[in-house]
Amino acid sequence: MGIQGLLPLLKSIQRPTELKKYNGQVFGVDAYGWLHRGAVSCAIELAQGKPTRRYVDFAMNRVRMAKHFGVTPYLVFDGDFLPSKGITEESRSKRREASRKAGLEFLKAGKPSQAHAELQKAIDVTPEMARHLIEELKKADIPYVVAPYEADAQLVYLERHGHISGILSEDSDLLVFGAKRLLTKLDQHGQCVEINRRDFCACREVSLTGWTDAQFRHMAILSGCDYLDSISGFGLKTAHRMLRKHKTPEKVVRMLQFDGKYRVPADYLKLFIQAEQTFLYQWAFCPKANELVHLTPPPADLKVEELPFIGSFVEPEMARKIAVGDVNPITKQEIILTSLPSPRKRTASAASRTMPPPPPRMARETPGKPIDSYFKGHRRIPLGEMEPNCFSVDPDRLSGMTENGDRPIVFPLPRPYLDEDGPASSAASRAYINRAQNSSQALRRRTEPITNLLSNGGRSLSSSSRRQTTGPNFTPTTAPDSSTGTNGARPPKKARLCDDAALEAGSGKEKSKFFPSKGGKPMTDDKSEGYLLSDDSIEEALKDLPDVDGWDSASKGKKGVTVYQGESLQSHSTETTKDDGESSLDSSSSDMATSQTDMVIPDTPPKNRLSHFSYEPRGSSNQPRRATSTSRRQSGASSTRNSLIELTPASIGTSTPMSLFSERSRTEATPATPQMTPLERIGAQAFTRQKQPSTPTFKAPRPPKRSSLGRMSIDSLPINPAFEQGALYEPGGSEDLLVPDSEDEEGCTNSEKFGRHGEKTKSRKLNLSRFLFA
DNA sequence: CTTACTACAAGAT
DNA sequence: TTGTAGTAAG
Repeated sequence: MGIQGLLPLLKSIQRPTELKKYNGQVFGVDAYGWLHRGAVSCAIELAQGKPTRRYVDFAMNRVRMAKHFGVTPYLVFDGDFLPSKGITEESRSKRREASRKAGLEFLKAGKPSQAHAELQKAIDVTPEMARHLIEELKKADIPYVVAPYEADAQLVYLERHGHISGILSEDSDLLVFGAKRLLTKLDQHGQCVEINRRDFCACREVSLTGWTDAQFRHMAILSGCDYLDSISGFGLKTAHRMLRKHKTPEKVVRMLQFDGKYRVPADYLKLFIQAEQTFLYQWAFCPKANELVHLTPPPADLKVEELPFIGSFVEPEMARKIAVGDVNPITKQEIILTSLPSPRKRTASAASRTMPPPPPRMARETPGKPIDSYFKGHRRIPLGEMEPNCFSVDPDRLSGMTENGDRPIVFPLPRPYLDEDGPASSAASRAYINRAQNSSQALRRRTEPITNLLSNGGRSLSSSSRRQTTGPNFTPTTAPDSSTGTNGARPPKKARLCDDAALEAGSGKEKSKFFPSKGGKPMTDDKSEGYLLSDDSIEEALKDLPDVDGWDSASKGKKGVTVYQGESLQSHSTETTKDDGESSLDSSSSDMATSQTDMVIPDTPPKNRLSHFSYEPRGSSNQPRRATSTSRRQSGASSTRNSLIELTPASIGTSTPMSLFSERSRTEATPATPQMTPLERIGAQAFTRQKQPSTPTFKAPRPPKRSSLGRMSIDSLPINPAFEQGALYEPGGSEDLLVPDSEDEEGCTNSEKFGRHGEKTKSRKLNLSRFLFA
């Protein structure tokens, strides 16, 4: 199953999104996923050999969902097994058979739930099942193709050649194949997570700055993948480290074998190379040429014939038949369609095809939804089949949720490359609803929704017009192109975004965090931030408090910033092998920041010298470094503290004890911000991000009551792609890796921060005052 | 001795 | 998918 731990490793660059943001685009879909999930819903029937088409219905529901959101799914089916996977597949099928038997036993024993659980493991997605789905796809004019071998390679090929603009799949292998944009974790509401190759440089878990696709691939393969068994005890992190140190996998392998810490097979290097070649040169079907091609053209001096493990060539004629689904890709025999239960006259498919394009934005009206979808749920069906209902509910859900507080709303940061996101993206992204909620939700819930709705509504209406799928006469080979063309047609609103951004920027509120949001949801449970969110004991909180003062005073000094710089640098060096480029960059940005720090620092209430009363157990002067040298946890705490500091003054007002914290910021006022040039701003942002976790964003807008919070955050959202881009792509972008303190701030979305900090603030506030006045 | 990473197991959806 | 245990390294 893909690469173990790869997704967690990339957690920080996973951005929550919604399918509707990709309105007008064609997305490759790993059909296996949908088929399999559909099959789960009818695992018993399948195991018993009873005819069922429930899995087809499930998959088609997903298709309709995609179309509903204006996304054209381009389904890609798996083909033959690669020789590399032969053994694996064999053992799998044995296991499946065992599960099937066990499951049927349970069934006989009258334990349906256990039977189902067991039978789920027995599910095998066969070419015949795929064929049944294909029949539906044909009816619905949905593009599809059966890959000669692995769908992964085929998908990446399609993406690479512009047939699709992204890939929808749960398989992390796609990233190793070289997928540029991967959507995962798609749920029935159309919410999903985007992983973009371009964000790799911003990965916090591990520094991928400057890493090439090849290096990334090496890391993944070394840690163990489908084509190469993992070395026990050797995972992604170690692979990453080793690669960083030794650069080439050859050297890494040599080192591994040299110091026998790990049990490495003698021919491991050979196997590694084969695995990589499989990733690189695997066969795919080119819809244009109508024949097999290599995912990546092999170098001239490489004899493909000597790479049996990448699959064998298939004659174009046969390949084409396989691609359209006429021939079983494994047996190469024509697939005889067995009749399935009644297609259940669903005018639905026809209806969905012809129906007017649903408003891309919010499904406030559900005309497009097949009527029978409403009834589906009434059958005793697995939840999966009830999806259609979810679409229509979406709008309601959105408003309901946000207002009720079930779900938190997060504001994902705009991506530098918003280009493809299209117009709706900015608003949509802000409206993103985060499922995983931490305790802070209640605070912002109330306010945000309204704004969201407003912004959404206005925009959505306009864009609803365009939705189109491939022509009726679609054939696998032709469809892709036509649909691709569709993509480009989307109305460009980029300019508008820029304008907005500029305006906002000009407002003087420097809200933009220019780091890619770690999506609220993922973030919330992100381990690395656990210390921020966790309900740390009061003692702990208290323990950290003293530092606040220290920090404060330190920063008070004209060079508060400098302190942080030192810190960042320090962590830098500690971070083992840091690239020179990064280091230099870091320092340069720091310099820049130094001069502009004041601009970034927000206004704060008049200084309140209460700070003198505060307890300062530790020397108040050297705190920043302390954080670095100490454990991660501490640093995290400090960052929280920092943000707290900034937040509180504004919200509480000058009278509160908390205002003592504002002293520092007050000193270095804000006036400059508005006048900054974009360039300056970038620099300042970068700098701020690093040294000063909390951005002015919150402070200014933040009212005493939470009521207007949401709104503020929205307004303050950074939207200028240009700025963001510059900053993000800067190699320094990933510098943050090195600065623990900045982590949460950078990664967080505004709302997230709000929520979190708000919550945290509260507790801390209490502690603090208690502490101060005790 | 402490931290980090893997690997393993159990809960949740 | 998250939490825990074992193990290795600093």
